[in-house]
Amino acid sequence: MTEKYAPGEIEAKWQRRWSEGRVAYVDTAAIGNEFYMLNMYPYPSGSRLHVGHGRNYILGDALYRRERMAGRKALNPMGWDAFGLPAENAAIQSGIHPREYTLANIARMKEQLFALGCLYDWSKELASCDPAYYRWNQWLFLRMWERGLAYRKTAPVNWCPGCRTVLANEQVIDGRCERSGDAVAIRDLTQWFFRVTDYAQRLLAGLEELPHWSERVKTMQRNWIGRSEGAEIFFRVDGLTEPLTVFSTRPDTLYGATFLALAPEHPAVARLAERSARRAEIEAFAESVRLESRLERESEGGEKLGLETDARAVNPATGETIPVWVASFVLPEYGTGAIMGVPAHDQRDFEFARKYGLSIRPVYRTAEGEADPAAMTEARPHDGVLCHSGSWDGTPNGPEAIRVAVKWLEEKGFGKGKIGYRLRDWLISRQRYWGTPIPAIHCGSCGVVPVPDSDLPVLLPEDVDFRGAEGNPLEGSAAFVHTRCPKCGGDARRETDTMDTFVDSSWYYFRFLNPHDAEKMVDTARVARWLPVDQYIGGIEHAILHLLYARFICRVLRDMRLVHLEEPFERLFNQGMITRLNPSTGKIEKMSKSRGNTVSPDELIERFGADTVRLYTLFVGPPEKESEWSEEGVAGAHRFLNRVHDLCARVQRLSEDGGEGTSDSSLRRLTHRTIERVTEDAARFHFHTAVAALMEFQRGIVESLETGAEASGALREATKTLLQLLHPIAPHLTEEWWERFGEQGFLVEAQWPAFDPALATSPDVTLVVQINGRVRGKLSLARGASEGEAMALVRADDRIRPWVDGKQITRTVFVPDRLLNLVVR
RNA sequence: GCGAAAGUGGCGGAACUGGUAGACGCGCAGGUUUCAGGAACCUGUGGGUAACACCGUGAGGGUUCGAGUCCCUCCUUUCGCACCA
Repeated sequence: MTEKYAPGEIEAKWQRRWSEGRVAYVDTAAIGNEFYMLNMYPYPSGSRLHVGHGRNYILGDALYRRERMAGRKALNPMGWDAFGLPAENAAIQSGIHPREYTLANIARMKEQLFALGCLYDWSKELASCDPAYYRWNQWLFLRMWERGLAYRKTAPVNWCPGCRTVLANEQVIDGRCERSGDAVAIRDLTQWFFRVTDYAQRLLAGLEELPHWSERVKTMQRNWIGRSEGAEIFFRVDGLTEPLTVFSTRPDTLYGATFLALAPEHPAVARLAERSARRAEIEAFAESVRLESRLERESEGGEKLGLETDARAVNPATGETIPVWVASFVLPEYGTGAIMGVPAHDQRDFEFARKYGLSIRPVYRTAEGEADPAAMTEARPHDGVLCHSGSWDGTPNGPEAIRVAVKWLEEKGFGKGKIGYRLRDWLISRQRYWGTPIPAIHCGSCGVVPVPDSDLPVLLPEDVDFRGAEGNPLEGSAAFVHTRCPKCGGDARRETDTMDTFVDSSWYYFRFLNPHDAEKMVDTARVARWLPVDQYIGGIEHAILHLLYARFICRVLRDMRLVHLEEPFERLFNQGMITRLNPSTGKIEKMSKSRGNTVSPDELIERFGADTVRLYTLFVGPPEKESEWSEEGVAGAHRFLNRVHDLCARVQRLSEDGGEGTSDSSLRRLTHRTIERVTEDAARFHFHTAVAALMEFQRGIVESLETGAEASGALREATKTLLQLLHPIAPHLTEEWWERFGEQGFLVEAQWPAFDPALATSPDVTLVVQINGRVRGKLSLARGASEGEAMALVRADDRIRPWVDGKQITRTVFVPDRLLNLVVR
């Protein structure tokens, strides 16, 4: 029968004491502090934390506590990503003003994090909806505008009908809005952009400097940036004053280009249509493709539609006249929005050519000879040597062929080498209320004018009908919209677009060092000491959103000489989701509010205590993978904590003057083996195996206690080590017993126990005996015993001897202290 | 289609550079306690056998004294990319 403890009282007591003792407070102005750990900061749109999210914070807190015990002074701050659509949409539904709603949620989540025993330096707390924070978004925007990195243009952009706003490319997944799941439409709108494409190469190259990021995330970013080397080639088109530029990664196949194809959105399409007798037909075709949603246009098996214009282009290599088509499969945003069609060597071009009867000309010949265009059923790979390609003939496929082609193009003035990227500029304007106002003013005579620094912040007005069904709610605020032009003083209109919330979160990690600084955005000197962030913890869902934007803005600030670093996050850990059976679908799904399969930590804390919730959350599985939540498992975790409590109580009742125990005792060996295991497991965040080791340790101490084999002093030492090792996982119970054992000061500020390999090894080892590779017995013998000693024992062992007797040993494999394998015949 | 990761008891999952597969927990079975239910505690628990033998890490092959771990082929699942010129 174990003695049970009442977690509620103990936990409340220590939460209060840690808070009063400002255990997590760090003076960021002091010299010498340089460790900085960070959870990805949460959206307070949901009013409740559930254990699915909770894992993130519990893991972060366990790491923080371990670092503290290991003697590293760490800053563990918390900020609230308080602007944005989730908060605004929820506010619309509830009818409560977004500000009020968000602040209430922040307060509630703070309570929950506190109840879980999470230690944050609340003196560094920040919220993005606070003007003291978002004014620096505006300040940054103005600096970027000055540098040409923020600009306004009319472009085809993603429009989410559900969220009633435009979205960045990164927020469109498979043609659908990342948030609402609505099919995204393409609209031509005038919007604000950040010129992230200027940084494409640096963002790509920087990935090589991040050895502690997972290949998975880096691959996702590489794919997203999408670098491709090739050439721009200029085609003269009759009727156009400017030549038409296409981008190709295979300029070596230029002699095989038998047509040009333009995206329907390409500006030349309208000009070609104007000159054509079939103007209406061409315009109608282009329009119909444009109206199709991106989802339909890119869907698998989406048919390649095309229409021939009357225009003719000249292939600069062959001098031949080739047709110019408008084609649905040519995407406006990639390359130049125009391609040269090489049907012999490109599958898409091949399908298009076959469908519309365009000619096919192979320009690569293999050892088997060249393909007969009429007999081809698919595009040929680029292999063999170039043929039908004038002076390029005979060049083997490969980088050399491309070099030859680019050199020729550049010499003749027909083109130039070019590196293309898939990455588009970051569309940051949102036609929504709950965000940072973009600091720009529209003046009838001066154009678009920046708000002067002295007028910052441009405050987000509060008296706005945020439930307005149509358009941007800010447009309804006359006091906000009507203003004066800073240049000419005339009547002017304020910009009503607000910023994407990813602007807020792309620099907050700097702001934790000077959260209340009204003079400057970042504190360059402190950043130099504290950054990069040593350990970042966040979900994989931010792989190309937040983590790309943050890397971009960090570089922008570096170029402004405000920070010294190129990469903000040195180590990145992507934790997996918690899953749970969804009663309505019968499937195991990731835990989320919208699916209705959440578990509230509040109720669990009520029933079992925060330590149990923490322990089970860490024990449920490897943190980098998905883990399934189980109700029974929580009870098991609770039982373990009860056993620890019971053990502590029993050890405390022992007399205190029981002596030290001997250094070769098995308990001391177990202690040091456990220190080693837990230390290593914690270093790679594998708290689930650390817990397993601690469970074995607990049982081992109980066994020593019950057999009476150890002096009480040794039992106390072992038990205190258990408390130290368990503290990051179950801080309250361990802190309580640390005090009851008469220790001074907080356990979280005590040392992490030191591992002594000499004390972890036993004088005896178990040697496994194999016959022909199969385990036939075990021998107990002294560490370092020789093969001869082991053989002597084998011959004396009644259970092993029968396997050897009467057989010939043809070979022996001896691994000292581990294994003896006899090969017999 | 391309790329990556992963497949281990009834379940979640352990196993460092090849060296006792299944740690730890859940569940289950038996027991103690209890008026009973539950809870708690103790013991057992891969399959198989009276006990051995034997069979067991998705399937099939290979390397090795020895393979969950290394190599080849295939299957399945998850994730990412996908008309990117």
